[in-house]
Amino acid sequence: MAKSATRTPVWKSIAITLIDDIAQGRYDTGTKLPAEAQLAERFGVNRHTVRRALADMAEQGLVHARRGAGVFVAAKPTDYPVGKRIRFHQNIRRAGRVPSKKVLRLEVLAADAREADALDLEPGDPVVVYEGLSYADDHPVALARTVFPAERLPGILDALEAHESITAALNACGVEDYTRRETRITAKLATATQALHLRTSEGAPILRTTGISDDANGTPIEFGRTWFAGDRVTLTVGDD
Amino acid sequence: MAKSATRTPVWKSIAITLIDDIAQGRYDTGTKLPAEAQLAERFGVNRHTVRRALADMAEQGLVHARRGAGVFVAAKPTDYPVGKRIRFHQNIRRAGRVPSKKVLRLEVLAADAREADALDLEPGDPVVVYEGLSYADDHPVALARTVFPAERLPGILDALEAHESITAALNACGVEDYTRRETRITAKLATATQALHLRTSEGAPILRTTGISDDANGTPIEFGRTWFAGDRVTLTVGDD
DNA sequence: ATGTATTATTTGTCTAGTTGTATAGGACAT
DNA sequence: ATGTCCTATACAACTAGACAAATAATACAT
Repeated sequence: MAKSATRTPVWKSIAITLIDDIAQGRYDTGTKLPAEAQLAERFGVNRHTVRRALADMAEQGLVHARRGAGVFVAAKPTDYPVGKRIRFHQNIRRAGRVPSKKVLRLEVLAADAREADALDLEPGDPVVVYEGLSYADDHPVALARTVFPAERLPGILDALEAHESITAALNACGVEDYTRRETRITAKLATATQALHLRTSEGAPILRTTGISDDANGTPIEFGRTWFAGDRVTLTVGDD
Repeated sequence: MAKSATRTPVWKSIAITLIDDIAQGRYDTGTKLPAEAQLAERFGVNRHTVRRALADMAEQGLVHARRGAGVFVAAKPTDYPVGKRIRFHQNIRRAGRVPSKKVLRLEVLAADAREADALDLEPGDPVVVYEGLSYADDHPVALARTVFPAERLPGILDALEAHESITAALNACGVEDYTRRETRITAKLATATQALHLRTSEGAPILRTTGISDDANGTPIEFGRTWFAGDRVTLTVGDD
């Protein structure tokens, strides 16, 4: 019976309601919102109207949708220091969060030209490829692909399997210390799979760092690329 | 607003990545790929999405799944030498595969301007048009359209019908040897029918070669165009 | 040593639910 | 007339979980 003066569109009022629900803590970060169909029923509108509201919220970076899975409340931003000594667990803990990791891939493969060049190997030499996801408070922060020279670090495969931290694994292989020789930072757009891992959307801005680490003797022992969700992570350089 | 995902389906990009891994030699022929569950983790998708990618690769003949055992690399992209002496059966056999062919078309027609020019004929002169599919291990490798000068090669029609190999058919017509005068290579996108024959998808990259072969006297005896599935074949030029 | 259960792993198949996209149309304000 | 808002429907793409079937690895009895 409302006169429907069209002051504010229905979708906008739905978005405001949902944003308030999130602000009130009714939906915690990282949790799934009710399905679009359920929200449509709750507000008594068509599903597309709910989608319009969710699209607005997604544009603001408040939520993120995963096809087939649901719509999730986005995570809070994180500061990540980049310097000579990059230690993920330390970095996250310093920010008052709980770090964790997940191994996505751990294989011995043949080095390609770029990897061989960085690690001072011949193309085709065996390298251990490690791909993993880093979490802060169970929210994905970084996607990393790291390559180690297999012959220079005997036992590195087992060590990486056994230890949570890369630092610990390298220690077990006799590398007491290692430092970043150089780190390069560029901006990219998320590919489909990167977006899935980092819980952002394809085409979203991504910070990519490329780095080489040496052991105490200056021998390269690690070549890695890391992708950060650009709108959720701030890289900081300076105090270390 | 970032353009939404689904420009290319996720499963397709996964297939492309895995095909590239195989092409780069990171997964050798005959070896087992990581389990579907592991690949799903690595790419951050559901197992069914990986299965979709693997199904696509299996259709192309690149992998082969054995229930309970795993998914195995069936074939590496084929190296196909391009040079003075192009012999399909030899080329495939040299790669350790079993060659076979299928005739799609075999007719006597009047030469068009381009064919006449290439074969040093007059437009309208009779030519034998041969269109066929070439297989390696029962997987399509190349789609070819070859034109022969009918009057210069009496009996070529019957010979092509009788013999599997073009070389054998030409031998039967008194051509003991023939060499490529020139080969031109370009990249195209697969049309629907080409994709169907080569068991790839429409719009996939296609290598097209155009060539003229001469007999020992330097007389042109064959004008042909061949289409290769770009992601399954590597043309090599050089040692011959 | 050899054969045999047993267990774990892996692919195949099925059902159900969710988001993404495309199309079509009605109501309404400017 | 034109554009915005909303409804309605259908299908594609992806997730999620469960179970069956085939295989491989392991332990164990003989």
